[in-house]
Amino acid sequence: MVNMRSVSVDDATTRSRIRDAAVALFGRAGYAATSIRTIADEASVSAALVIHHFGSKEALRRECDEYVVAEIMGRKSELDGDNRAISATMQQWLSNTSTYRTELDYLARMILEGSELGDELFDALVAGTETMLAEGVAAGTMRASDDPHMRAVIVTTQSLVTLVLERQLGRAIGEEGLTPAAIRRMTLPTLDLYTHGLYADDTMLSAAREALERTAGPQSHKGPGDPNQDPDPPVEG
Amino acid sequence: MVNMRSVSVDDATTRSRIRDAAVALFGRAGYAATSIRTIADEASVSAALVIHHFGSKEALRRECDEYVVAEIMGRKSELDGDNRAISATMQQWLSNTSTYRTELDYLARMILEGSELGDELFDALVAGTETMLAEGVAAGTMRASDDPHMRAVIVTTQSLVTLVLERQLGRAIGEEGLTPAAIRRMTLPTLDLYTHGLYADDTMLSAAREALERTAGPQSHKGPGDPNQDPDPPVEG
DNA sequence: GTCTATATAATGATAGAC
DNA sequence: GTCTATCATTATATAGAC
Repeated sequence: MVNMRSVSVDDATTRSRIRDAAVALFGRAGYAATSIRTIADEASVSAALVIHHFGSKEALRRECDEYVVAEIMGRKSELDGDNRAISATMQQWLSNTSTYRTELDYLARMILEGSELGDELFDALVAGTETMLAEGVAAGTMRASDDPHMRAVIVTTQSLVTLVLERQLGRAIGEEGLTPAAIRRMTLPTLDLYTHGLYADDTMLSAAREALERTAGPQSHKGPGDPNQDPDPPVEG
Repeated sequence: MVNMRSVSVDDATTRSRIRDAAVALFGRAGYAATSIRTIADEASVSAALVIHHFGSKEALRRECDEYVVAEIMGRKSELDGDNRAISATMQQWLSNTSTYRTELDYLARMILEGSELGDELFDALVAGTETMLAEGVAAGTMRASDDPHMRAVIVTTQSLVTLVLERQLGRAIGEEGLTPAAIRRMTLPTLDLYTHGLYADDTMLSAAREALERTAGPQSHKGPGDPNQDPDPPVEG
């Protein structure tokens, strides 16, 4: 299997060079902030050639989406089958940020900017996570949950935070983004959180459970004047 | 005190209407994807007037940044003093997403797009979180940590994920973004995670600790050919 | 303060030569 | 396939009337 990277032999056409440049630039600066001319320069071609090959900027973006998704799928099936494969590849990419930086940046943009494929990818990641959590519960290595789907969503998003907040995360610990050193520093505290939790006892959890049961019982009356105070979110921001 | 919202009486000038429109649009679509004309239309003025009042699009952005930050600070001090106040306001905003949707959207953009003030705000949130965690530990309601700062960074980013991945989070549970219902559904699983953790025992944590000690001992040799496999990140994506 | 009109630059996209 | 030249549109920003 070994490392199916972008630049394989028959993939070094001009067309793919343009696509690679687009992936890199869209990932770094976002779609709206990246112009076709910038992409053309990065690929050392004319702007007209970019259009000639892809038709439009939007079509180029779609093709970049498809390419990166195909890469994370290992070029196997569509975005549907075995979602554990996606989660596994994602895990591998996150363990090797220096190699997969471009792809990871692009994925973050895809999920943030809400392209169609980005949404599908996110759902696939949640599904893969949910499967892996269920297996962990079955194997006895993970705790059961009252709401397995929601827990999978939360775990997935909290994994993705390392991608989408990469810059802040790095800055906060004096690194430039998601460097190996930054990941190293994060590993133990994160695992500790996922192993022992944050709270010393069940006080907060029980209080929240009670509060929810109170408002869920009388079916939270939403009168006018916006009195709908949502339940407290856990911890603060 | 009560609800210091944007539209107080002496704040209903044309200038502030433009600023409010800019905050709303920048927050919804991002800076690059929002044009001055769109802002002008939203505020029912000419594009020239926007420039007349603010000088440039970039200056307008800065003023929006400052305005939203001032709002979350309760218009008190600069971004430095009591960081618990910021975290507390943030908590209140997150408990009332319908009221503070605009501000929350803008904050997410600020932190994501990495404006100068966005970075400062993020740091302040981390500091506020770190203080609150330390107090929790002192009070015995929270577990101690080997790396309090890193834990604060992680908890902060994981709180912010509800903001920056609001769309995906909502979609995944059949809501439109961060609705009260979505928050309600998230509350218990999140608190459960923060109370009991995810793993059934210390196996993963111990394994990671050992692995880190192994590579940290011989000082992870980074030879050529990119063999730098980072440590496994916790859980998957 | 607010507008219309306009300057100037950049954008996405096309035409046509080679 | 690839380029130069160019178009049409939109962008930010300015000038000047009211």
